[in-house]
Amino acid sequence: MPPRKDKPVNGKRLPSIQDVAIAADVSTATVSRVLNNPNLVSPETAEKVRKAVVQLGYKPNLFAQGLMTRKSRVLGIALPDIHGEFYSELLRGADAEARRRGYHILVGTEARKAEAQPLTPHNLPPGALAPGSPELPERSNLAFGLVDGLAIMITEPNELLWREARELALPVVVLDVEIAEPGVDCIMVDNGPGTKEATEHLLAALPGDKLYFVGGPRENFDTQRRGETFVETLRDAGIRARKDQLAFGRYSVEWGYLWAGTLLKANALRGIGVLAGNDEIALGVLQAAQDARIKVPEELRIVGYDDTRLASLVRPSLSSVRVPMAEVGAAAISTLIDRIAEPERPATIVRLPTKLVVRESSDKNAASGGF
Amino acid sequence: MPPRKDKPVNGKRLPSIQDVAIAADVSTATVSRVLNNPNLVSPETAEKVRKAVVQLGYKPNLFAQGLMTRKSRVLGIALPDIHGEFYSELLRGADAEARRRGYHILVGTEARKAEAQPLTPHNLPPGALAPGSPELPERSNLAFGLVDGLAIMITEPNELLWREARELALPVVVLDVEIAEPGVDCIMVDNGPGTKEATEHLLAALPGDKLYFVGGPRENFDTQRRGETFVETLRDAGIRARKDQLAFGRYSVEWGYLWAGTLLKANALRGIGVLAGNDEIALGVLQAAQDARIKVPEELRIVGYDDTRLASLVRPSLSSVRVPMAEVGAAAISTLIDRIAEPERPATIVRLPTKLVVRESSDKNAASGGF
DNA sequence: TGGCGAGTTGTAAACGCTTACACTTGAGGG
DNA sequence: CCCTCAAGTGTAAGCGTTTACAACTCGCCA
Repeated sequence: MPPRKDKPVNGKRLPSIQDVAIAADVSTATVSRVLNNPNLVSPETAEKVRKAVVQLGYKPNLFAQGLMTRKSRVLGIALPDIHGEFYSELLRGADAEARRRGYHILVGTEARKAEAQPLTPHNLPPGALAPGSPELPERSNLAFGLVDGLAIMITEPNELLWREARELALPVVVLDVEIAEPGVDCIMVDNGPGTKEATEHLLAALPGDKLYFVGGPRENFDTQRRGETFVETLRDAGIRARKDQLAFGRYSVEWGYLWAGTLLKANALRGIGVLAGNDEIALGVLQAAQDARIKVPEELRIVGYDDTRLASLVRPSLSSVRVPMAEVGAAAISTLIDRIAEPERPATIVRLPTKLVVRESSDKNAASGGF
Repeated sequence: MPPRKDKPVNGKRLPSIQDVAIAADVSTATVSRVLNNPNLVSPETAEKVRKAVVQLGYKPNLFAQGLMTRKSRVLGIALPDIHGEFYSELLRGADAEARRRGYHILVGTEARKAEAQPLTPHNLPPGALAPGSPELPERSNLAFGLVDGLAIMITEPNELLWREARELALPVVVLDVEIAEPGVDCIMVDNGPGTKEATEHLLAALPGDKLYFVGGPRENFDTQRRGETFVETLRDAGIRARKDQLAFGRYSVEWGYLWAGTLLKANALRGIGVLAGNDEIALGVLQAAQDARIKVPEELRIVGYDDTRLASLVRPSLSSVRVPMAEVGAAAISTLIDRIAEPERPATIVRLPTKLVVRESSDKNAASGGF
């Protein structure tokens, strides 16, 4: 005999489906049907109900709805804890798509492994809780149980996250890494087209043996693919790339500068073309060239990668291969929603193409990039 | 007589509080108490229950919980539909703080007013629904009813969002704009300190009448404050700023370039100091100077604003006033959570200070900005 | 000895929805 | 004229929690 808790959110109670039913003089079932399955209801009744709904400003209680349907129309996104444009572009795309399809997005930057993150029974192996231990079930750090699906955008697979998601049989899509698991879709960036295009673009002005690929870390998957395609494209043009035409380092301005420095010492920075692993590396090369009074693009052609804002703002503006991060986000959400609707379908792999954007650093006649 | 829907999420039913109660041989009430209010339960019983919880891997159902408590520990963030670093930095800070306090973040980029966004009764004036109209209550675009509070990060106040939030008596904090409303907290960036510091920094090397402020749009609140502080600081140094020492335009590279061009024509770009309204403007000025072979910082000192990534990557690296976006996000969330806990407390206004970061564009001896 | 309060636990009523099933009509077919 | 069937509607049982109240056990004091 709990008291009727007229516990208004704040003064006044929100209208419930009951209120609508009374106002429209029908049963709650009918109201629900009008809202979820109108074709089960006669047009006149539906109209009556709709009027009541609007008049009362009724909005279904999402908790109650979720309790019944076990759906929230909320999707989780596990993001790496990094800064930068990628992060936000990706999210932009994801959110736009989610909105378009009537979903919402819950973000969860990945907790630093070592850091705080109090242990809860959810991330402890069963039985690991010390007797008398004070910590007890709170919500897991990604609000599992609230989300209908999860997009994992973390590069290094997070065991914890992963296991928990599988346990809950939560629909999952992963980004930027191929996982060979039955029900798991992957969204990938296809470095091929852009890299090929960029290489050919450079080939149009320079002989193949004068082209260099300056990548990020050798272990990096994207850098690998880009390097490979670079080599392939040269081969297709009849040039066998020398070993020194490929370099690996880090994704930083310094590395680009450093690399250019070594060529400079050998007096070999002039008359070549550089495809960088990302825009920062390209910028490093550009700065080295400027310091050495080497003219870009006349004496040195540079193409970056990722097409960050940087590329169009720097001067000379940087040609760059555009990576469609927003599209990646959108595709992730789209795929995730599709899987929710159809859990058993075979895993798909989406590959989004990259594309060269030509600017001044590789083509004197290119627009300044519209700074 | 609905059938017992053993509707497992996917094969097997998740353990409910019932299951735990049975396993621990207590009532569901006791289990609930152990989880939410342990000091109401004897230590032995609590221990028994905890063991069962861990063993079964029980996790409270968030929908049921929300239905009862009317709390979700989810906060909404309404973001402007823009790209860029601010967006992501802000979100980073917000998410970190939310996580720290056991909350989650639901993002909602603002829908473009004109665009799609199907009309639902929630954003229609009552009665506006045409008879027979097909659209009916879906969830509002920010999952009102699911979130415990809302941080509005949109610059131009969105009537709709606002009204809806007020109607629901949803705790709200707004960013970057002061709202004089009883229960509404504001988080602001205090442009004062950084601007003053930057101006004084320039004053240390140049006479006050050689300093210029090149702002963004005249209407922009931040630009206004920055301009004012610039003038004040000059006055404090005994200089009355001439009208032409302040300029307003847009937040773009072009505008900076343009502005510098006019001074260049008057042969007046040498020997001055420029405080720009943001980094892009500063970059425009810098590029103009470089085109004119004017040495920075020797002949022209430039300070940007916002301290974006750009500032440290460009060469010479750009001195800039750092705006603590992550902190803004964190403060917003923190304040919001505080208000949820204490809805009646008076509105607070948080002001986060800005700070000058000196680099090469204004000081030859500054570090390169650690590119 | 009776009564009272504190500490612990159980009982069961909501919370606001969805939906299986039962029921009522009226049309159409044999 | 009875039976069947479809369409439209209502009834009420949950969904998995929280929590007011009742109930019981002690220990303690008058």
